[in-house]
Amino acid sequence: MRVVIAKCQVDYAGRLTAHLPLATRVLMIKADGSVLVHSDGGSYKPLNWMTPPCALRESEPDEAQAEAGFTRIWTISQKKTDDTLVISLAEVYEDISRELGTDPGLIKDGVEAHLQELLAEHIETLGDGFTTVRREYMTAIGPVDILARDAAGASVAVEIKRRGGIDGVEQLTRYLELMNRDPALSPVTGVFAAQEIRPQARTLAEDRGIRCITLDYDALRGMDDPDTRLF
Amino acid sequence: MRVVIAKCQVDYAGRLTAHLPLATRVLMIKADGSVLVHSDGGSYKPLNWMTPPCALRESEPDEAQAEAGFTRIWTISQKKTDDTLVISLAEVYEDISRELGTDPGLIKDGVEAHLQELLAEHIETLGDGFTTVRREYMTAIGPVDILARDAAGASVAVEIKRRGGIDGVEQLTRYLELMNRDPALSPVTGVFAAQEIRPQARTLAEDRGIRCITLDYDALRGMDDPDTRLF
DNA sequence: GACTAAATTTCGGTA
DNA sequence: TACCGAAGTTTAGTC
Repeated sequence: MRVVIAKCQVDYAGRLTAHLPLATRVLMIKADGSVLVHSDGGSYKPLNWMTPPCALRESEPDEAQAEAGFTRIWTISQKKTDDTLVISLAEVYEDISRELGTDPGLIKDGVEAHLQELLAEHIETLGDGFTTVRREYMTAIGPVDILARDAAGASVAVEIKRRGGIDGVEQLTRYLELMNRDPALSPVTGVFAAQEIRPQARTLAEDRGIRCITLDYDALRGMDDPDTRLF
Repeated sequence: MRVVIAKCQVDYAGRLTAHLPLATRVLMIKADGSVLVHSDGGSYKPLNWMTPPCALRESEPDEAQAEAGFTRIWTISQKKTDDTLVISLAEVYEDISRELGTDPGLIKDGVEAHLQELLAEHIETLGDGFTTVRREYMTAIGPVDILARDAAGASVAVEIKRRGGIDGVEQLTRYLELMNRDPALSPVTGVFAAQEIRPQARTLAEDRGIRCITLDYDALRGMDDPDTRLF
């Protein structure tokens, strides 16, 4: 890992063309040769970058570049595509290097998979008498998040999202269409469950006879033993 | 901007729960208080982070933390949500700070908007006698990329994507369904245009009577004046 | 390897 | 400001 703070200009040519005028920025060069150009704002996304596998070549500026005040030129080339990132350095304020070693990696808990698990356990949230048949019920076009039955024994397909958008409704619609062709399951009704459902998605869903449920993650989790899920 | 290289442990609690075991990493603290935790691999996405607006509080370790070998504790809190990121520092190898100033920002060229512009200008690519009616033709459920007419004067809705997947076909299908209810436009046929169309998306589109066109960005650009689009 | 769906997505535009 | 869709999306999982 090498971190450089420098006044620089950046030019990218590849899937698109992009240009960054001369300014002071942070340049991060990772062990695999990938490069990140960060400014002092925005969120985690760099202003510009090069994804591995790639190679960095450091060279002297040509006459015109030296004239323009550049002291070093970095050319980063992608090995598979022919994307290139050219960083023209005018002034280097910091330049530090350190061996970091491989990272043990991130441990996550609480994403969609967990939400699905919780709802499957507490499917009565959808209504009295509801029972879970299977999570990740496989169909020809992909897995339905939860297949349940209502109090009357009719099939219910549940699609779970953290944020419910139109695409999620489309996804559930495709499943319902297919499952309703299966005499063993038909009639199948749909439930669109999400922590947050966007208005247009709700409108589309209800227009198609799909019920919308807003999930309260903390409430669902609260039904669990409180001493689980600690590191 | 402050950059720290340190052996640390990271814990995040907020929209999800995440944990990073003790290892050497790069910590970037931006002027707005946001924090990025990077390892020496992966691509541009940090292992963990906190988005602005947020505040960093540096404190002494308590007895148990000191026992575990931690020398400093950073607590970063989101100001709107109650997300928190706790970085426990065991050993600090580098700690540099520098004023960067506001960045002039990125100049882009060559994304979907440009592809749309080029195709609208050279709509005859779709067939002899085609004419462009409007770009971003507004419907009740959103804008259609290009509304055109074929040689016979019939309406054609064009959806443009860089990479054509199933969701793009669904999007165009929704527009077609709606537009075909309008007597002033009906019948409307669909064209799915992309630089790359995935086989399953092509199958779905053609099954629905939507024509698929693969766009050649360079060829379309070549029809333009060659001396445009330079910085 | 190809493809689908999720993401602590982020980012930009528009109503 | 909320919402919707694109992104050099990236990433993870499945077929």
